[in-house]
Amino acid sequence: MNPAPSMSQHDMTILAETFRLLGDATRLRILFFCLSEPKSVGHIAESLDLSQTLVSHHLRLLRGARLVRGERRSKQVFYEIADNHVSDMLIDMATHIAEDHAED
Amino acid sequence: MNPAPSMSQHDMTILAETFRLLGDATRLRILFFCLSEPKSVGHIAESLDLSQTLVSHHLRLLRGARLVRGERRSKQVFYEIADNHVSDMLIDMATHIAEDHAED
DNA sequence: ATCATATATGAACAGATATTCATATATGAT
DNA sequence: ATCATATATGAATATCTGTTCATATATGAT
Repeated sequence: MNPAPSMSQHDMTILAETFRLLGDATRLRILFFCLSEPKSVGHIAESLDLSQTLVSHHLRLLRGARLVRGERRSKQVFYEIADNHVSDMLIDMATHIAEDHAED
Repeated sequence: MNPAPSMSQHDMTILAETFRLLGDATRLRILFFCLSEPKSVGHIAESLDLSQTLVSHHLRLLRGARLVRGERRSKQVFYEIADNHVSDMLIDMATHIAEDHAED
């Protein structure tokens, strides 16, 4: 159905960096938690039982890679998935994992 | 188009582990190189300018996560992407990256 | 058997990274 | 101004990981 893609060295690096950031359980939890709607840092920390400091550190990395986007609303900052490509990626991968299990 | 997936803790761990393995440029190069057809270890090493030892180490990790599958043919071992889910994942992600760039 | 070729494995090490702790910055209320 | 709340940042550290080196295992040929 799909042709094999020919990737540039630059794209390969970008892709690896993206995967690397997704390859941490804590960051993945944060990302999936922010998938449906923007969540404040405090809400993320409390809901996922993580320290506020740790959440901020991870959000900084995710922000740097443009995987999430933060918006300040008075005292709080709400983070959401940066764009549809990222959310589609996450959903696609989750779907693949689920399907893999179904085959076992 | 897609609903947000509800993932179990176990699936989340599997997904993070998968992403973690994909999050290395050397392993990604190996995976994409094996995308079209099975390749021998030596061929991979030579084509990607990597030491045979390094390629074997990476292949072991990829094998352990069932991302690739190796088959011995006399003295050589040929590796290919384990199944369609994995190749689809790779192609999908590569497509997302390409599309992201197109938007800039 | 020995030899050459192909791949795998274990140890060691340098560099990266997730987490914690302490502290700084920002916003709004009093 | 001070105070409380919310978030961000820098340093320190313990753990992890990619790579190399040396070596082992496997297969086929002589």
